[in-house]
Amino acid sequence: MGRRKIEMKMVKDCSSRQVTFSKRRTGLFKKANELATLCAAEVSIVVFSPGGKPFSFGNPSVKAVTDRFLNQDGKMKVSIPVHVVGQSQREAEVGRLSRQLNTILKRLQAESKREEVLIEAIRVSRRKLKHQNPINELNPNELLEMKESMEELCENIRGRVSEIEASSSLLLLSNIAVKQA
Amino acid sequence: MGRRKIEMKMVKDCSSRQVTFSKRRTGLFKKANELATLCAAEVSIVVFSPGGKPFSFGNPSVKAVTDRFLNQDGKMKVSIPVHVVGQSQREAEVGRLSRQLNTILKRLQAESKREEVLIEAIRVSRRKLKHQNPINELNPNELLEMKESMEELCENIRGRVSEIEASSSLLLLSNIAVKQA
DNA sequence: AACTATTTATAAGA
DNA sequence: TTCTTATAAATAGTT
Repeated sequence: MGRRKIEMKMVKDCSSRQVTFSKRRTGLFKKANELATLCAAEVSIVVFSPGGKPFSFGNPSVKAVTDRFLNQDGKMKVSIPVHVVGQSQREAEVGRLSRQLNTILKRLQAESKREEVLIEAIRVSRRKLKHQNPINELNPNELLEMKESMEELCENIRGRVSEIEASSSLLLLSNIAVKQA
Repeated sequence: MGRRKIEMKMVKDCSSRQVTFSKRRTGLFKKANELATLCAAEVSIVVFSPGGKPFSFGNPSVKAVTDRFLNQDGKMKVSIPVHVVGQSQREAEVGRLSRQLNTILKRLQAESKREEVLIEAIRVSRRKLKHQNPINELNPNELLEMKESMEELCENIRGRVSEIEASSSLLLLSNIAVKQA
């Protein structure tokens, strides 16, 4: 778009690529904002530049979108009674897969609840950090509090790693099961 | 853009809004793809339609983006040049810690944004599962789709594990630094 | 950064 | 929905 049509390949010249990235990122975010404004849609974008720097866009905000999900998820019920649905072998197989998937869904539901608790804990920690005064003005006691906040955050995150690892293993296993079927 | 210039306000007519959303979402994703292709950038987008339906875009994939984070985090350096800010030894130390914590806070903020996007991605996948018909009524093709949804969810979760591991390591390091002070 | 010649996206209409 | 088309907007190359 512009003086010449360009090939849809990576721009080789590093400097040009940076310029293109900057221009197009601006354009992308503008489009995202228009989509959100015109359509009452919620949009969240994260981009990493070729140099690895992160950029993000959110409307109305990433948090608002997330809260919306939270409320919906709170009402979520995934318990589905399993009944055999057919006579043929194929139908039986579908029934077997259905049971597997129901089991996995239940695990997923359980995982979701734990995860939300952890997400909330992280938010709390994050808020504590956010509301601190500019750090350069902290006195030693405040630095100590800061350190404790970070330790708390750290523990929450580490706890989550374990949980997510466990549940992702479960999901992997179930995916393998479905593939085999 | 088109036959007429339009005001940047929410399109009132519900039907037109749906059409506009559909067209512009397509355009936004196309732009995102171009940005990724031309600039070797990594892009992740989540959009909710006015009706609340989730749409997402990722290039090269959410997992790939996350893996890249890991590598970057591996190169992350917490070494901060030390400048003396006061006369006493204690003031100098506080200054040093302040700079460390400022740096870490910036990283934490950046990480938070990324993390929220990933949380959203998980919610999107979760929602896909939620909106499926009762599982017992799925045919084999639908089961295949279901499996793919789960694989996607699995990737999101696994990607997040990596990211959280990296950031928690970083936080651990900084906590150690604070403790020593 | 700013400037345009072009290409691209898209609003309205079919 | 999908296509067409007139026009607005984005942007590649340039200064």
